[in-house]
Amino acid sequence: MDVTIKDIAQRAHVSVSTVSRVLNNKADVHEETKRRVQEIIEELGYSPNSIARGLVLQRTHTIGLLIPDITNPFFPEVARGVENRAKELGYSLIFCDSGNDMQSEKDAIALFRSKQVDGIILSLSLASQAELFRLQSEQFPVVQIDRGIPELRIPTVAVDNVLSAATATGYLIQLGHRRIAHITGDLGTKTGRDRLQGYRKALASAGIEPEESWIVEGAYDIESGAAGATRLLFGPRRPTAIFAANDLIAMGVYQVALDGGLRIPDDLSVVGHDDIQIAGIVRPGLTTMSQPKYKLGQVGVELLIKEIDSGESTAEEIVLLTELVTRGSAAPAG
Amino acid sequence: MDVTIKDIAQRAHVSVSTVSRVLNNKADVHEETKRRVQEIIEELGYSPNSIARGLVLQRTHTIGLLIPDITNPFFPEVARGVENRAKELGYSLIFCDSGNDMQSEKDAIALFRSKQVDGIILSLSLASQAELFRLQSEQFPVVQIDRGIPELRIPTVAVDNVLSAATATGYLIQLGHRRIAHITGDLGTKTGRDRLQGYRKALASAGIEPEESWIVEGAYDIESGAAGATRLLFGPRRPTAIFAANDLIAMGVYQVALDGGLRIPDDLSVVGHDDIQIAGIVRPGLTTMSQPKYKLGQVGVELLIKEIDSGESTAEEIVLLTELVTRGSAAPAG
DNA sequence: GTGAAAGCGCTAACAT
DNA sequence: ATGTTAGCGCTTTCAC
Repeated sequence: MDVTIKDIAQRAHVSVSTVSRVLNNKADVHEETKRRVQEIIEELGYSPNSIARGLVLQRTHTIGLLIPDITNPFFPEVARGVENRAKELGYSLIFCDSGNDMQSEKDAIALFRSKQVDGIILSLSLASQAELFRLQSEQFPVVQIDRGIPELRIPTVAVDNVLSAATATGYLIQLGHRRIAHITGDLGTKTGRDRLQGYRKALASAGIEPEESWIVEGAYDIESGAAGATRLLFGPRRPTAIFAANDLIAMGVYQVALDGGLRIPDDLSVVGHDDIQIAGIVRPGLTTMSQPKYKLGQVGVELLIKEIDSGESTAEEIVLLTELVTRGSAAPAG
Repeated sequence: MDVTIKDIAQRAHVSVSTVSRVLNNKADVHEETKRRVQEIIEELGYSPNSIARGLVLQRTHTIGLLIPDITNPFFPEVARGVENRAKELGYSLIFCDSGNDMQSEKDAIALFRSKQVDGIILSLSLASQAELFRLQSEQFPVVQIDRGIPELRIPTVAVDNVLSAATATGYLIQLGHRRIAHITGDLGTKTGRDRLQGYRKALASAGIEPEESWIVEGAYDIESGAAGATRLLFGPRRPTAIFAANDLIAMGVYQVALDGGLRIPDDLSVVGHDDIQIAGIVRPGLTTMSQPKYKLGQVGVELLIKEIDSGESTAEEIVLLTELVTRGSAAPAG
């Protein structure tokens, strides 16, 4: 077995409490004793059992992180923000990827509960509202990140997706486009709905009546972007511009458009959302709304730990800003 | 506080041991009692405290996952393979991203130790050999993934990077290229060194003597790819082809080459490694060596859990295959 | 078929 | 300044 605090105590001819005091830097322990204990700790390569500590302290210094899809390049950056800041603040992470599956979301929360995490950072589909409600009524520290469920007043860190989508769409309008399509994200998420709403809003305030065929439901991935583009681009009266709910969808549009012999931006303008790494690599560069991904994670952790430490939910909602990054994928309407 | 096994016992008028039996589906508990206990568990929304369970069982059903850089799209896919398979087998994950930093690698291992994980899956730089050695001598279940440190005989799941790089380079040779450069990965990693070796090997067996200026040290990211390309492409007698140690580096090459007015593949052939999502999106599509990323993670978990269950290190080394995926970025030498 | 009690490794009163 | 002890929530002998 591992070496325990007891072994250290024996070898150092002191009691376990003294060892514990040394371990936790408590006052009132003789310098000489302290030195001796530390030596033995070093010598035996002792590592405190945080499971045992967690049991007595009722505090594990672990937080649960639940993310919808780690293979969407948006999330690794968020995750990194979470991980780095958490580490700085003395917390570690139990990680779950729900794969956008509702049952997995439920399972993950159950897991976090059983693992006695001190708090949870999550990004849920709207369908999991009940789970969130339960956590709230238990006063379980939770922070929503990126995707909020607004019905409950639970601390949330996200951008204003309505505004952001309206800005993106407005940019296309400003370029003179009238026939602007939208491939949505997963409409089972708040972000998906908000971006759709922002799109509609921008059109409305420009006096443009969107044809229903311009709106195609997608799912935040390349495949759905390609499928959407296929429907949009090869019918009669095709749109001159597409606002894609995220950059992955925009990449699907690129594939289909370019393979179909359409030139971007000459024949088709495209604007995405998120500003993932690929956006700057493809040609033409993708014009998109940049999200502060790393910061989203960072701030999420800070908010959560504040909540954990204070023992009360702040119901704070932190709104970060997006920014239009213009590259080459959108041009004035011909 | 949370509801405990004791609360259940009281309400059900049985002892805690009976509740424990029900919880763990042990035999010898009356059907009627079992039903009653389960009802109360349901009613009170009881969730077993796996911290406490872990303490007595000396088994946490948690594994530590240490990854070098989650923002490199290669790793999220691996991580997903790990996560999914682990979940299937009843394990959860403590996640750390070392950011390729040696101190972080060390810290992460210390964390895993303290959190009493049942085993560790990791991808280390060669410099952390000592840490790995210590784990080995403690008989701590460990599996290396992607990047092995070969000196110790520790179970490893990875591709044959020498062979893979030789195949990539050989493909360029076969296309008639002679002046083939290589932008390496981080040479502090086994994969980086192996791919360099494979590159050299392929050249050697074709009787090509590489000029030292053809080999530029990079670091698995876009920036180093761009920096490498800048050095390679604008001197005299520039290479006609570049083998990039991974796709991110290749993307850096794309940027610099295209911005510099070079056409791919007409003026410059490029081959990458890993086959991340971007490879199929950029134009021209990137020809690259495809790695079984998801499977790498999956198999890694299986190997680890086998080790945990059997209590002995198999020193097994599992070699998965890569595959050349030809897209449009490499063409016959002019 | 069920209960009492010990103990996993640790911290925190409470003594001394 | 240091030791003794109870107890965190659970599993598991060992009795009955």
